[in-house]
Amino acid sequence: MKLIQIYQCLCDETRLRILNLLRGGELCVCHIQEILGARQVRVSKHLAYLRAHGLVAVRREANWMVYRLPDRPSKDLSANLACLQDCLAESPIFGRDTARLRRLKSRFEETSPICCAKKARISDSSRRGAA
Amino acid sequence: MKLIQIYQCLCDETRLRILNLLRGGELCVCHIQEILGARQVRVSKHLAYLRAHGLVAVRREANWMVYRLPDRPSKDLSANLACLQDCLAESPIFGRDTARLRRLKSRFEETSPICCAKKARISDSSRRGAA
DNA sequence: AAGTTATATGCCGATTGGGGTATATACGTC
DNA sequence: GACGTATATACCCCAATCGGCATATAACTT
Repeated sequence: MKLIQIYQCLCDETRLRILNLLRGGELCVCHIQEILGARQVRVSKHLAYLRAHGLVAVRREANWMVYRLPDRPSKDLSANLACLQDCLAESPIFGRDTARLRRLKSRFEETSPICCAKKARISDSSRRGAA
Repeated sequence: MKLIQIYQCLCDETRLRILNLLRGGELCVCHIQEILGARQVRVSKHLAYLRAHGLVAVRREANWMVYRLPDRPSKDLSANLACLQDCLAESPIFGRDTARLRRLKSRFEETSPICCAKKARISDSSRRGAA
């Protein structure tokens, strides 16, 4: 029952916040970390959990692991993410996260979704391996 | 975060099956038990869990506890139950449960939602206490 | 009151979840 | 190769979950 795996992922606030952030596009771990204000281990573990349950996908970009929602989410997942988005619409915590995300994105908008613009440019030239 | 409580309830198959059944109207414990083919303790405990998290409501009818979905579900709950129904639409397990429910209901259709029609009539006359 | 039926609860054992610290791994730089 | 940075993993502790057995509770029956 894949559906249950989805619900298992959704019953933790940190994971909900991560999924909420990823709706805005892919993000590296340290950005998630920064926005959530959580320690690295915690974020990393929750991402591992989400990954193991098929709720997120990853690619490596130089030193960074860049997480995103699955490219072809199942019907169940799409439905539940949509439902989640709906439920979160008025939540202050999630609104704050989204606002922080926007501000953070404006810092590296034209470069890459990963941390530091300078390093991002370097990895741009080594990106041939990326999907 | 009420939403998380909802997801906590949804991440167990037995509970999903129970909620699926209750969409068809209120049911007493032993009917749920019969349809799921699960032991009494297990059903009772999951119902207690659902009750503690506000996903179901109960009333007593004579000897029986009759469970139902909340009368005024929150926006989040409604949304998720709708989403759940959608996701479950083609699931064989849940379809089988629903079929069993229909057959079982035809056995006491004009009487009461509780177990035995004969006893149901008796408790009908003592129903003044019910909400 | 004693017996029966329907349901809930206490306790146990096994498993999972979540947070933390410390450490490993992977990659890039020098 | 030595070092730094980003991320993952191993291990520990504690709390929650799930299933089962045994028992309690509540209502009805006689």
